[in-house]
This record gives sequence, structure tokens and C-alpha cells, in this order.
Amino acid sequence: MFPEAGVLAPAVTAVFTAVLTEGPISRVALARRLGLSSGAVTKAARPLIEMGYLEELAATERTGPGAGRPASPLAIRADRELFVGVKITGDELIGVVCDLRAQVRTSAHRRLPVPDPDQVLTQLGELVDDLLDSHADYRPRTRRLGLAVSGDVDRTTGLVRYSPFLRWRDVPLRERAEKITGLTVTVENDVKALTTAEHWFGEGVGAESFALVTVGAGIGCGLVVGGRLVSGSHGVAGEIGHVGCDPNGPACHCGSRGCVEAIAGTGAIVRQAREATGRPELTLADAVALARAGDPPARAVFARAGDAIGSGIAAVANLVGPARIVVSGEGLSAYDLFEPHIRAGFQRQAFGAAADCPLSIRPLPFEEWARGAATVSIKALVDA
Amino acid sequence: MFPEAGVLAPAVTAVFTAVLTEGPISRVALARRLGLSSGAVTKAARPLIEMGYLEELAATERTGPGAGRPASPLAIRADRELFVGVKITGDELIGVVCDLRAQVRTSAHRRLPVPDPDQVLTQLGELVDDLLDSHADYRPRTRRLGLAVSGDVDRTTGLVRYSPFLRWRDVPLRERAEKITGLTVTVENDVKALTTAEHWFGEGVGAESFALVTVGAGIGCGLVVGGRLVSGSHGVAGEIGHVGCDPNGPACHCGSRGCVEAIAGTGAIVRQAREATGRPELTLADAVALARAGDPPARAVFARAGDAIGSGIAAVANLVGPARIVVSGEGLSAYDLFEPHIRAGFQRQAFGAAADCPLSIRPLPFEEWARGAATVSIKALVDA
DNA sequence: AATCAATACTTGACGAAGGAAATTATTGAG
DNA sequence: CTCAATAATTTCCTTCGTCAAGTATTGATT
Repeated sequence: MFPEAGVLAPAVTAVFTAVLTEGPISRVALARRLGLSSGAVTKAARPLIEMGYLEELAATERTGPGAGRPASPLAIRADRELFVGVKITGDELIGVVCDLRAQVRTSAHRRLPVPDPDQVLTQLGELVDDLLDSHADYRPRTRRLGLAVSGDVDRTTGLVRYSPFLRWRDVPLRERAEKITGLTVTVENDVKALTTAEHWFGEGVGAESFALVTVGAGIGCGLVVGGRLVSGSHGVAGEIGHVGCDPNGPACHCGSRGCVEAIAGTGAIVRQAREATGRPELTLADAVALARAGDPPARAVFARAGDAIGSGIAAVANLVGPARIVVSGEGLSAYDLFEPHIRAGFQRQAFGAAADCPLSIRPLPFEEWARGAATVSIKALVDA
Repeated sequence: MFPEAGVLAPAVTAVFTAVLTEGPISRVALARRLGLSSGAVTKAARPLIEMGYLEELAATERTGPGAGRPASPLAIRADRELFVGVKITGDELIGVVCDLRAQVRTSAHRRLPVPDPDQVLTQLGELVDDLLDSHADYRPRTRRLGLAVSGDVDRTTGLVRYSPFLRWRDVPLRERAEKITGLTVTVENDVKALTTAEHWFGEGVGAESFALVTVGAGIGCGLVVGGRLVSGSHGVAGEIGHVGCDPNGPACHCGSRGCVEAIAGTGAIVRQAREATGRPELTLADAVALARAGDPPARAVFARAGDAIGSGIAAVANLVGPARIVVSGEGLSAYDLFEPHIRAGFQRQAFGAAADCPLSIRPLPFEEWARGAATVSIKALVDA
């Protein structure tokens, strides 16, 4: 885990993770939260404070009846260590330097002419160097790099088994990236990385179960159940994009019809907008502009797409019942066109109490994917 | 947990559960399986053997290269303790006496004129008495009763929050059943109970993740992820019946259209068969008979229903990626009419490797639900 | 037959991790 | 200025599981 330490007691990592994700919190509250005795928390916190990962804040405002010694909450020293996260897409690398709380310090990106592994690795090395050289104190404080890649990734070995988008098969990404950058590398699927970020530092904090849905060219879903990220046993999970919602819907590249992705994926929206308007040269931006201007056929395309997404989300809510669901992704730049229809589709199809599941719908800020990648390397610090 | 013991070491319950569910197994194999040292397994097994829950089998056939001391596998003494399980439906009680491995020893049932709580409790008391009096040694060997009820159940308190089928609301079932029977009672949702039974003693054994789909008047789904039964955070999970699969499909009682249950639930099948054949008096048995005789409209109804079930199952496979899926339920008495269409719908809609998920489709044996209830009380023995 | 290698299991000393409860610290209220 | 209330620490102790050495039981080799 930490530079100085070997294997650490379960309580130590539990305390660290809880303080990291649930902010400044007193030892007594931690003990309640983690089911430990307060003595155990004191002991677990000490080495973390000594190593500089935690600090004790000044006693703040009282909470209870008023009497009693005020708590001195434990807080993360977020600048104790820095992390690099890089998202690898088909045509660019997006990189960030983050602190322990996954706050972005610096970001940078590079266009990629071809997503050939050799090319990517070279560019990755340069990007990481650029990032770490952008401030004098970055490099000495950084030990870890997280990489987010779409597709089937083996996190334990850092092998990219198959990434259709990049057209990669069995690329030993961790090994090669470690050689080039000299950092300890963790590789994870991009949606899972983003889900972890949101679960640890975003709206999923504290949730025992949680789902993140990404809307874009593909429609994906990351799932946390029982506090742990779900990895399907056949390597597949979260494929909300291929939940079927209309047997008479448009053909999907997966071979079926009416999958959520075939209705609401970016490509599907463009295609449907072209058909609806009879203008074969229409781009996504055109379709958004048309719909925002009130063009009924264009609006209908977004309405149907939003509805499909909503009913896919309802399937998640009905099946696993997450405590909350976040909907995000680059596709939601057309947030205003989607949002009411996502909610409507969800409400229609969510059964019983599943309809009470809070839904956060918001566009995905730039570099969020890279931040997810950095989170994975923060998580690796704790797991190791 | 056990009569003599107080709180037991984690390793003890781990060893017990592993031997219970994964059959006769040597200490060394257990150590590997559980990530313990062999010494720890020896120590954990001793009290279990002394209490009569485990026994050591004679060394059996060799497995490895040939040399070395043969293993003396540990096995459950299934007759060490007996359990009663009762499934409460709207019009009858089905009860069984099971051993530790959930093998049914005796079963019995009672018709219920009205599912009024008072009525049910009285009848339950008599049923349990009948079961325990059916053999001289049953009563002294039985301490626990498991109850399976459809609807929203709080397993920790034994409160039936809401059961639409029984029209119960906030019935303190555990408390009342303990008073009447004198046994330690555990109450669980029926689908979850069945899922646990299949996970511990059926085809889900050893699977880290697993799904059970029940087909009948309703269509339900129990889910095991990360070795633990999923309970949605809003009390809802496994509602596969209300996954939408056709926006133009028949109206569902939930208010939406084209839910799996609205197409493939028993009631929906009868209704559709009546419409398809133009015979308003048709029963389910008639529809099955017609379809088996080759009547095209009747066959089409079952085909469409099977397909809907298959695509619902595919949604589960796509989203959580269970290691295997069992499809069962009283609805599958028309197994031959459903099976190929369930598989077809699943294959069409399962994405990528999710299509490799093994699917077991089979009718539900009589008293299986009650066996699930008994399993819950066996599980309670271990959890406590 | 005697020995050896291989595997299964047992044993007992040891160490790490948490719990229990007494103690200290720090506040507000009377 | 004392007391009650709450937070944190400390000390002692139990428990659990590992480690490593030793015992048990087999097949193969000489």
C-alpha cells in the first residue's frame, strides 16, 4: 500500500478508505461506521497520520446536545501524493494529474492519428512526461498511473484482452506502460473506472449499491453491489446498451433489434435524425440544433432515445435496486433534449419502490474519464 | 449458531458452509478454497466434528500423482438436525421437513380458504405439528422453521411489509410464528429463498454470481452477486417481470406496456390465447393442450412468451453477468413449449460473452418452494 | 524389505489485531 | 467550580490464524 509499510491491518485500510471517501470524520464516528472499537480506530489512524496521509483537524462546531469534548476529525491530506490518470480513446489521450481526493491539478491531451499500441505507448510516455514536468514538485510526489480503456480488461494482470474501439487484442498494457513511464500502472475498463470515481468521490459516496450509466457512442453501465464493483463472470457486465426495448426497433450492430444503443447511441441518433428529416448529410450537432430550434421530427428522435435510455435504466433499477443512479456521458451534452424523456421512460418502466431510486442526470465534464483512470490508481494504493 | 456454542470464529462458519455446500472435501482442499492455512482448517473442523455436524469419511480414491497420504474428506452429517420449511401462498401452505442438506424427508400441505393472517398462523401451527409428529424423532431434532412469502419481507425482523398476493401489510410473521410453533423462525421472500436453495444445494453451487428466474403467475428473479444475495436498497430487486421488452406490447398491471410479465405471465398467456383463438372460456390447460396439438395461434402465444422471458434473462446476463442462470417455476410445466424460445430470445439479446452463460431450464419440482424456505432456516443456523 | 518422496493432517509456539474498560482530555451547564 | 457528557488514548487481554516442525500414510525405487 504505502511506501514505507508492508501489509497493513484491515482496520488501517478501512479507516483510510472511509476518511478518503467520507471526508473529515471523527474517530468515534468512524468506529460506529466501521463497526470497530474506538481504540482500534485510534491505533489504525496513528500510522496513517505519521505517514502524512491523514491529519487531525481542529475541533469544529458541536453536533449533539452540547456537552462533551469536541471531536477532532480526521481528514485526508490530499496533497500527500499525486496520481496520473490517462484515458485512451480511439483518437486521443486525455491525461490528468490528481491529488488523493481525485481533484484534478493539471490536464493535457494528445491527438492520436492511429490507435496502434506502439504509437499509443510512445505518446503515452510523452504525455505523462509533459504532465509531470508541468510543475516542479509533481514528479517526486507521483508513483502511480491509472489507465482507462474501453473494452475487456483484466485489471489484475493489466492485459487488454479485447478493445473493439481501439482494435486491440491481448495487449500487455500495464507491463509496457510501466516500462515506459517508470510508474506503477493499473489498467481498468473505462466505465468501471468512472464508476469507481463516482462511487468514491462523487454522488455514489456512502452508497452500498450504485449505478453509473454513460451515454455516448455506446451506452454503458457500471454497477456497484454490496460495496463492490461488479465484474461479470464471463467478463461482461453493465451492458445496458444491449438491453432490448423494442423488437421492432432499428437493427443493432450486435445482431438484434431495438437495443438501447441502437436507439440512443450517438450513431443511432444521427442516423435516425437523417431519416426523420430527409437530410443525409446531417451531423449530430445539426440534429441537436434542429431539435433545440423546435423541429418536431428531430425532437422526436431525441425523445425516443431518452425514453429508451430511461427504460434501460429502469431495468437496472428493477433488477438490482441500486441506492442511486447517475446518468452521464458525452452524449448528454444535449442534456436538455434528453433529460425529461429519460425520467419519463424510467418512471414508466420502474416497478414499485424502484421508481423512488434517485436519478442524477448531468453532462460529463471534460477530463472526467481521465479522472476515473486516476481514481483507479488511488484505489490500487489502498488495495495493494 | 449451534446449540452448544456462542459466537464462532469466522473460520468455523466458513468451513461449515463450504463443507455443507461443496460436499465431502479434504482439509487441504478446504484450506486452498478458503485461503486459510491447513492448521486453521484442522482447528476449525474439530468443534464441528465434536458437535456432530461434520464427520470424517474413509479415505477414498486418490486424485493426484499417486503418492502421499490419502485425504480423509470432511462431510456433513445431514441428519444431525432437521428443519421445517413452509411456503405460504394465497390458497395453501406447503410444508416440508428437511435435513441439513435440504433433502426433503416429509412433506404436507393444507388448503387455505382465506389468506387472513390469523387463519394462516393457526393453520401453520397445525401443519408444523403434523409434520413434526409424522415421525417420532423429528420433533426433538428440529429447532428451526423457515417461512417463504411472496412480497416485501424484512428478513432481519421477520416482518412482512407488504405482500400483494396475500394482501398482507406489516404482519409480524416471525414473532407470531415463533409463539405458535415454539421454533426459531426465519422469514424470507420466496424467490430469494429459492435462490439461496439453488445457490447452496442446486446448480448454483460454487458460483460467485448466479441468477434464478421463476416463471409463473409472476416472473421473478433472485440474484447472487459476489457470493451474496442481492437485496435492492429500496426493497426492490430481481423484478425481471417488469423489464420492458415491447413498447407496443400488451398493457401491464404495473401501468406500462410490454413488460415480460405482461407477455409471459400465466395470466397474460391465458388472455392472449383467448384472443388468438377467439375462445373466451379457454383455460391455461386448454391453451397448453392446443399448442401441443400444433395449433399455430396457440403455439405463437407460447413462442412470444418464451422469447420475452429469454430477452429478460439476457438483460440480467448483460447487466450483471452471472456465472450461470437457472430458469424454473410452475409456469415451466409447459416446458416443451417454452424452452426453445427462451433460448432463442436469450441468444439474440445476450451481448458478446454474456451469450456463453449456461442456462438451465427446467420445471420446478413440487415442494421446491418449501425446500427454499427450509434452506433459509439452515442459512440462519450458520449466520447466527 | 527398506528407504524415499509425496501428500495429508496435527500440533504448539508465536504474533498481530481488536475488544473491554479504565483513564485522560475537553467542553457546556448548573 | 464541579459535574455530566462526549472524545480520544492507553493498557491489558483474548482470540484467531500463521508458521514451521512433526506425525501419518501412501506409492515408487532400490
